[in-house]
Amino acid sequence: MTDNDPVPNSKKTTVITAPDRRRELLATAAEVFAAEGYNATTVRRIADEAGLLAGSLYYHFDSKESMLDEILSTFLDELWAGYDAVLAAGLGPRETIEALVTESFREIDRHRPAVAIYQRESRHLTGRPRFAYLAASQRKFETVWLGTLERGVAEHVFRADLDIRLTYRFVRDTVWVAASWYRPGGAHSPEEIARQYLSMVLDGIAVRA
Amino acid sequence: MTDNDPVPNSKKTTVITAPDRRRELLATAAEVFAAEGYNATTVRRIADEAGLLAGSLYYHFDSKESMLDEILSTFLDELWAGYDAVLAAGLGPRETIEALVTESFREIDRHRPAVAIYQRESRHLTGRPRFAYLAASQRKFETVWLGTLERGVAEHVFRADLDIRLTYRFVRDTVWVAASWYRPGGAHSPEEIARQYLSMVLDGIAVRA
Amino acid sequence: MTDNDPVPNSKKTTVITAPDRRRELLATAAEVFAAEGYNATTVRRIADEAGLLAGSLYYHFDSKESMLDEILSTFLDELWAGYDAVLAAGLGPRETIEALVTESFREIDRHRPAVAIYQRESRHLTGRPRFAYLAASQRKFETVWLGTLERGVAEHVFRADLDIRLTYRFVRDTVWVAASWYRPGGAHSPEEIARQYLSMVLDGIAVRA
Amino acid sequence: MTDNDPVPNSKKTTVITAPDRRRELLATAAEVFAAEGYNATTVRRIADEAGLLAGSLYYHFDSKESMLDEILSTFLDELWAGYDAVLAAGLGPRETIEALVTESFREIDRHRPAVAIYQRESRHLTGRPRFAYLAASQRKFETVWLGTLERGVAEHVFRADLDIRLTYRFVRDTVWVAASWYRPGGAHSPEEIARQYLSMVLDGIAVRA
DNA sequence: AATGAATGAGCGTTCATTCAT
DNA sequence: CATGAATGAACGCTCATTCAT
Repeated sequence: MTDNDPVPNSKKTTVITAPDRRRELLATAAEVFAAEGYNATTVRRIADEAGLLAGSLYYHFDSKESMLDEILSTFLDELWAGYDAVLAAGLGPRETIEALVTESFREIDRHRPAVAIYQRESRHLTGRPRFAYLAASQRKFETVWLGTLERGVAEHVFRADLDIRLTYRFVRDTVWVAASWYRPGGAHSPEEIARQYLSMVLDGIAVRA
Repeated sequence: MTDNDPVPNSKKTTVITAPDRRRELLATAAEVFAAEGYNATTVRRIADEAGLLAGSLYYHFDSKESMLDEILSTFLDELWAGYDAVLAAGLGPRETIEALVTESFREIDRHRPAVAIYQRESRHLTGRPRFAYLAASQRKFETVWLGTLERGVAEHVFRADLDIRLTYRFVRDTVWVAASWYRPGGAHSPEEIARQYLSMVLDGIAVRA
Repeated sequence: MTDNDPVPNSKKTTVITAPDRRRELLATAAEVFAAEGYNATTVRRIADEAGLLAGSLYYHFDSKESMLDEILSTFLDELWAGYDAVLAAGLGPRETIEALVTESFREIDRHRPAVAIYQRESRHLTGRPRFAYLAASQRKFETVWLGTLERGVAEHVFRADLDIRLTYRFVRDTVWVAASWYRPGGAHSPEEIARQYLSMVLDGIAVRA
Repeated sequence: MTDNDPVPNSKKTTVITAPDRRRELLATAAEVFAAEGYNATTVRRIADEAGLLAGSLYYHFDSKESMLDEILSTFLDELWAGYDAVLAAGLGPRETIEALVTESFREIDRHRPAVAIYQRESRHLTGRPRFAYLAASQRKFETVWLGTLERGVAEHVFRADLDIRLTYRFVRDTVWVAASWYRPGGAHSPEEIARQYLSMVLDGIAVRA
């Protein structure tokens, strides 16, 4: 969960606004942020893409930053809903990793722009108070994944001869960086990509001797 | 690709000579570009960090973009020098992959900011004529890595049951994304990180049945 | 040549409408360009004079250069409309020269700043593609005036003992350089100035023997 | 005379400097000022043209403005030396005008860049105290030319039916604007241009009835 | 005399944001 | 809800000028 993010309908002036329009505008903004980068994206560009004037966006949103905020927190909310469901199932370490990876590729499929933005911008955003939930999410993420890996090593299903933090970074990075090349509706479904990915990570690409 | 001359310190005193000053400023710029992103970095920020005024940078460089250009092309020149040496050795597919990965981590060690910048900016830079070499490098990169993987599959040293392009992306990302967390002088040497990564990628993290 | 639309004041109130605002700003810019020179004029100076901030000019115009472009092309469009009407009348050489000179002084009356800018800047502008129409106008101008003078010599209404190109330059400069001192609403109307100039140029200032 | 201009060798630091180098640099500067305009000319451009670095010009001159000053005042000094010689000859009005015009074209021949600069820049320079001599020269110029024309009208050698101030501006402008197209070593000598010019101005271009 | 490197003010321009209509 | 016009801060960059060497 994103810890401190405002519930979507907490904005007082826009509560009456059709939430569909809002979602629509955010989707447009996310697409542009992902394609061009947050800083390089002008509010005018988003407005152009959405078919209104730059100033008009401010009827719907407080600021460019609040759009980014809403995009990222919405994504993280969903991500953690999925992760939490996996964790609640009480699976073994290997099965947990498999389920988390599959869930992650499903999130990339559903929120590709948000994931791409997260990858690109989260590092220099975590400092700002408004985005404190990014750091919180990152910490929880590490706890979950690293914990599962450690449990796997303890239960002898994962190798003990590897630096566990290195392994964690390895898995974390390779999963999420897929958002940079993944295109929904491509050759492979998220589940198929997860299957192949897990096969590589768990068993390696070398032919067994 | 670049024409900064590498004439060594020819003055007898410890006075900072011209090419050194250039390198020094580029190192500062690269550090800031990597930390903040190219677009978000102001030329004043680079100047502050380097201890001079913004306008003074233009005595040494034509533009902010030309600094980026020089950083990236210098890095790629060195990277390809290393890769070409590996390829010239005529190793088998597995040994070639091992040598390329090791060389890559060495480049990350030497050019961490440049690698981080490359990761973050190359996508939207490849369009511009000035950065055409980025696309060329990317193509050559794919040829080399994908070719080696295919050779490995043909020679039965790499698994044949995986989507080879997916494997390529996986390996490629695995290596370069490490630049986002790697810090020179940390717990592991580049060679040690390469060894662990190769062990994961080649043999998997799961305990063998 | 330009696409500023000349829709008249369509609002019922005295509120300044958009095309008027544009014209107003261009008039201000032209006045300052004429007084200080294009290069020496800062966009802030124009904005000050017009009562807004420098950046706000960019809501109305793409660039400082596009203001210059619009000023010059608007002027030349009108000038050629006038000239073409004269030429279509099929007058004799002397009457054509008289009508062209009179028309020219009327243009100076209506577009004094534009004429002054044209005089001062056209030479180093003609190189740029955007201002190619300046060179085209200049060529057409020479064709018309030189042709009329030559016709006059052929028809024995102008002297044959003078270098015709020298005469052309002399007459051309005579007319346009007046923009540097002419002030609308001064002692003489454009038509009166044209009459006196024509008297001088055609008959000379010396008392006839 | 330029009233208040400093005698060339009054600069304390440069009195020992070879005056040839100084003249050479000023000639280069004048050429560039004339071609590009004073404001549009960078000190670096002058230095490039002269084969040294921008900063080195400051060994020879106090400032860019002082180069302009020296160029203009040198030109005006020579111009007035010539004019004063003409005036001292005590000729009749027509012969005085003829001699002044001839002298003017000779000055254009010798000081074309300076004349062109004068034409283009003097208007917005006359305000500054340093260039007060420009206004003084202009006043003296008007006194001499307008006076001679008036004397000619009084003595019935020039027409009385023309506005005398208009005539003055007419002659003044058409003479000096020649600097904008005159090229030394061209088809006509200054004296030949003066002869043709005088023939036009005095007798007109129309064939006498 | 000239260089190399810097200063500091200012330039044209961009852009997130505001607000009366 | 949206527009049109503006604000104001900041940006990349230029350039006359300075000065130790």
